[in-house]
Amino acid sequence: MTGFDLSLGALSPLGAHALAETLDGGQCFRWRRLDDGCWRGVSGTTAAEIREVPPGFRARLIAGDASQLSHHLAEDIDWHALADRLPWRSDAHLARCIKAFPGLRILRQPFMETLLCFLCSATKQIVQIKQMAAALAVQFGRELVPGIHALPTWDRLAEASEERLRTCQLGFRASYILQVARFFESRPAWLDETASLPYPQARERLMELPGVGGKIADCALLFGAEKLDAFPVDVWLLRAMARHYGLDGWKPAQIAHFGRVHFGPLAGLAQQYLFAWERRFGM
DNA sequence: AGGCAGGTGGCCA
DNA sequence: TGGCCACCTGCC
Repeated sequence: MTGFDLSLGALSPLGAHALAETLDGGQCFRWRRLDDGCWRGVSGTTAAEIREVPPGFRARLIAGDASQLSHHLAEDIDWHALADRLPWRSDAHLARCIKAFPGLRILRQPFMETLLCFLCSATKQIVQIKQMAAALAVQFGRELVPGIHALPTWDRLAEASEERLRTCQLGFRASYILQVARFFESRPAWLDETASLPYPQARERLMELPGVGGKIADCALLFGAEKLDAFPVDVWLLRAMARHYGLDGWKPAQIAHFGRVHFGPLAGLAQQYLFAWERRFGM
């Protein structure tokens, strides 16, 4: 075991709120806070812990290598500069969200994992989605070090029975996951091809999969394929847009369109800020 | 204790 | 197209 020898936030300093929202705000489901206040997480075959060491944060590897961890945490991107490109100068609410979560970022996650987790997400709360992901990892994923498992590959899931999948508390989502896994068996390059398309085409294509509608497609693309122009709209965003933008009664598809137009090519980052605000202060 | 949750698909007019 | 409803299950 190494010590906490990796310094985080060199390029883009993180606030504690922003880190918590990034790791536990619903863009990923594989980080959790330990009793001692550290964060522990897994992405792909990399596992690590993050600890606050004022004035910043430090990480230690549990499995995998430092460059993978740094890639996952998107340490190479200047998130303050990206946030500065959002239209906050003419949008007082957005300005206040950015101020509240300095350094908030979009993690880079393996596309296949993002899709799997968001297939689990339909009408579930974050806690429960995390439980499903953890169960899938323990039952079907590779053990990286004792007690810490990666999420399973789609190949592995394709061999599973629906009955066994349902033991991961998936409910009706199990059959979607199995159908998708079996589809990927016959089309191994399909997911990579999809990730390489521009956002609008990638979205259309993802929505061909059973269990994937506009919201899940947008989440998978924003969080798993670096499509920062994707603008996922869930109940939190509906609430945020009704409350702060006067868009009461608008339907999700209309809000999504408004968001992409109003916030522009980094709409997904704006969405993350609005989401974080709504969760923290919106009740 | 039971309603409800970060949706989607299928069925109706 | 647009509106409803079933689908599983466990958390608040």
